[in-house]
Parts: sequence; C-alpha cells; structure tokens
Amino acid sequence: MLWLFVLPYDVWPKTLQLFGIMLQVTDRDPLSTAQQVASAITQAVRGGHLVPGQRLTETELASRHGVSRSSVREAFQRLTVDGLLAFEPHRGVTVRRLSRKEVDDLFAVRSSLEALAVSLALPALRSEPARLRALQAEMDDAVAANDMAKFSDANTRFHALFPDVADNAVLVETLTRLSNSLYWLQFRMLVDRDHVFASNAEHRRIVEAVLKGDRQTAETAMREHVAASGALIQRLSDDHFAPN
Amino acid sequence: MLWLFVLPYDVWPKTLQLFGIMLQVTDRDPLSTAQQVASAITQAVRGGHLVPGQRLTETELASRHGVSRSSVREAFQRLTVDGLLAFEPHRGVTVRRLSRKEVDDLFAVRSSLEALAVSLALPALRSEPARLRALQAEMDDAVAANDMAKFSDANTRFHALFPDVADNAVLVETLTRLSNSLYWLQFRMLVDRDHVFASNAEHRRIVEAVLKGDRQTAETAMREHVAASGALIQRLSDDHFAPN
DNA sequence: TACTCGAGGATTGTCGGACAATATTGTTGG
DNA sequence: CCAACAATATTGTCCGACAATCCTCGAGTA
Repeated sequence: MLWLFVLPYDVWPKTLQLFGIMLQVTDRDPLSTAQQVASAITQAVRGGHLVPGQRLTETELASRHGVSRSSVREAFQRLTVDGLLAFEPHRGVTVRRLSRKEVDDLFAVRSSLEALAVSLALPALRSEPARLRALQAEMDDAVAANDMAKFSDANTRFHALFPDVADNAVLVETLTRLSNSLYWLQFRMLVDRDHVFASNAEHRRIVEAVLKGDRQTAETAMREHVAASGALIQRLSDDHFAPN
Repeated sequence: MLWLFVLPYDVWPKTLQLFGIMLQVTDRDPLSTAQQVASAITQAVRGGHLVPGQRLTETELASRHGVSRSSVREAFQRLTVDGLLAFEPHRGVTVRRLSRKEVDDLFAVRSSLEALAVSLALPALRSEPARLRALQAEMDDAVAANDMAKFSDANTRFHALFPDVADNAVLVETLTRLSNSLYWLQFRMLVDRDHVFASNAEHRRIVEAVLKGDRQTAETAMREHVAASGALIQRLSDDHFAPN
C-alpha cells in the first residue's frame, strides 16, 4: 500500500477505519492567527525590539501584521497570562516590567519547581545519562571558549531538560510561564562573565548528584543554583526594575 | 470638608491634586462583561449545573447571558488558562475533565508549592497565631458536629491561608489555577467520611509544627497531606476520570 | 457487514465596522 | 501652581458576515 504515501497531504482522509481499527492521521493544524501574532510579539521582545514598559496598541499591531483587532486582542490575552505582557483595564498592555519584589517572588516559586523537576526526572536521567553528559560537555566547551551566546543557549536547554524529562505537563506549563516573565532579565544576567563560571560549577554539582542518584543533594543544589541566579539579578541597577 | 462625601460617586474627579499631594480615589472598576460571564460559568461548574466533559458553545452562552460572542470567547479563554475549561481548536471548549495522570501531575506540583507556602508563611503565622488557631478550632468543631459542609469550607480556607500569608503574588496565582482544575474532584472527595477525620489529623500536625517553628516538619507534613489527598482521589472509580 | 464517500448543518476563526466608555493630553484661565 | 474644560486616542463591546473546519447521517459499494 505504499502508493498511499505519495498522495498530496490535502487529499488524505482525516481518519481511516481499516480492519476495525481507527487510524488517526497526525493533523498539525496551521497556527491560528492570534498565535502567529503572539509568536511575533514574543520574538520582538526576545530580540530587544520591544523594551520592558513599552506600550502596545491594538490598532497599530493589527495594521502592522495585517490582521484584525480581534486577533491582536486574543494574542495580548495569551501573552498576558504567559507573563510576557502586563494588562491594565482601559489602558492596554505593556511589555512586562518586574519590580524587585516580583523578581523575588518568581524566583522563589521557580526554585521550588525546578527542584521538583530534578527529583522527578532523576530516575530517567540516570538510566540514560548520555543526554545530560552531552549538555554538560557543551557548557564546558562554551566556558572554555568564552562563548557567551553558546553558553546561554546550552543553559536554557539545561534548565528545560529536567521538566521535559520529568513527564509532568503541569510542571512544564507552569515553569514555561515563569521563564517567559524572566527572559529579558536572564539575558542581561549573562553579560556578567564571572557569574557564568560560577553558574557552570553549580551545574556540575547538580549533574554529578543526579548521575550518582543522590536525590536530596541534587534537589538542594538546583534550589540553591536558582536562588543564586535570583540574588544576582537583584544586584542589577534600579532602572532595570519597575518601581514599587 | 465633610460635604465632599455626600457627592454622588459619578461626579468625583479621578485624581485630586491638593497642596502638591496626589490623592488617588479608589476606583473599583465595574467588572468587564467577559469577567462577569467567566464568573457565571465558574459558579455553574461549582454548583454542578455544568458537568465535566460537557460542551459549551459560544452562541448559546452569548444569548443566555445577553452578551456578544466576543465577550464569551474572551471568558472562555480566561477560564481555559485558569484550568477550568479545556479548549480544542475548531472544536470549542468543554468543562475540563482530568485523566488519572493529569491528577497525579497536578498534585505533584501542588504539594511542592503548598510546602513552599508553609515555609514562607511560617514566620508571620508564628508571630500572630490567632488566625491559625481559630481555623483549627473551626475544623475541630466541624468534625465533632459531623458537619461536612462546614469542614469543607474551613478546609478551603485552611489551604488558602498559607499562600495568602506568604505574601507572594506568583505563588497565590499559580496555586489558584491548580485549585480551579481540581475543584470538582475535591468536592467528590469530601463525601468520604473517614478521610475527613484523617485529614483533620494531618492538619493538626501541620499547625503544631508551624506554631512550634519547626519549618522542616511543617513542610513535609503539608507535602504529605496534599499527596495523601491525591492518592485518595486516585481511588475513585474510573468514570470520574477522562480516558488516557 | 464493514467501510468509504459526500451532503448538509453546526460551530468556530477571523474580519470589518460601529459606537459608547474611559484614559490621555493639551489648553485655558485664575 | 492648579482647577476645569475640550480634543484626541484607545479600549470595551456589540453586530453582522463569511470561510474553514468539524460532526452527523444516509447512500453507495466491495
């Protein structure tokens, strides 16, 4: 029946009932308009084209992306709950700007959840340590080569690895939300060269404890690592934070 | 200047600049239409008028509440991120129905965060123990009187107390979301009489540890208490859960 | 019987326009 | 410097429209 696979995607039936078995055709729907706009805004924030505190108006974004106000509103809502934008009734949205206390609060929750992720992911990572080791090697290389961008990328994947392997959708979703709010701060954080070395040492502690199967040590190491990042961010100058 | 207070609310200026001091008039904006619809749906779910798995259509809700489809869509979105409704592209929303695994995932995250809440709230609760003691007494009374409704109410406030006192907005928001998804299950859970007694004993353990200032014990007591609730829910019959 | 196909209806996704409610800004005058 | 008002910009909500997609169900077929 190989001929089936050369048919263009469009003419495939959505479901095939053969021999009483229901075959589901993987049906990746094209992203909704609102989702596309949301992604575009996210990219703009990540790329620094939109700075924290900046105001976004519905009509402007609508015409810029060639979509209707409805879709932009929907995108705004999603990004607001994702923690990337801040919403005020009758005043619109702005790129979220965190106060010192908000950063503190976020890191407190994040450290707890990342510790949980380490604990949940430990068995799986231990039984197949290749992925973790590869990531560690990559970070070591980046440090040795003094390549900040590379380290930043590997660092992001390092922190995403544990929730991912933990196989807990709620955990992944929650941590994603928190990370979105923190992205711009994390970016600024990485320019500090000394911190990168310290950070990598902390990563190594975590990795070793995980591979050794020492859950308690791995958890607290991660907890302290995240807390240290939070403390470091707090040392940034005042104008990186919103008043209050 | 007492005469000012007899003026109707409408004619008050929004801000008063007097003697160079900016006075903010507390401006409780009337809830947006979308928010009202969202609240109504929430009440309907809590009251059992809408059962898990049930489908909600935009036009039907719009005409029922006398609002436009736009507002209903917005309400749906909020309730989806709040975990009360489940959304599928091109298929609309249904009252969320959790699978066993999802319940497990939720309780894992929730136990971690409630333990964090206990830890953060401990100092404040210890320096002013009246509130905690009053709640404990209330729950004891409910158990003694075999009053399930009263215990349920006090139980809800007990679990809300720690995040509230912890003074961490992110924590409160995150836990609220998780609780919303679990509401219907918690409701079913409370019909089990034996569990109520066990639950109250666990509460007492937590309270004692907190008032004694024993952070470690308090944390693990809360963690285990939440985990026990999760395990209990898992014992419900299959038809309370979504397949998968 | 087991399966495919297609028509028709229901529902969602997106659009454009409209208008009131509210916020922001600028101006005026004391 | 500050109150009061006018002008403007933006959001909140509504309506109507239509294409895209999903669901149902009956007819056709091997």
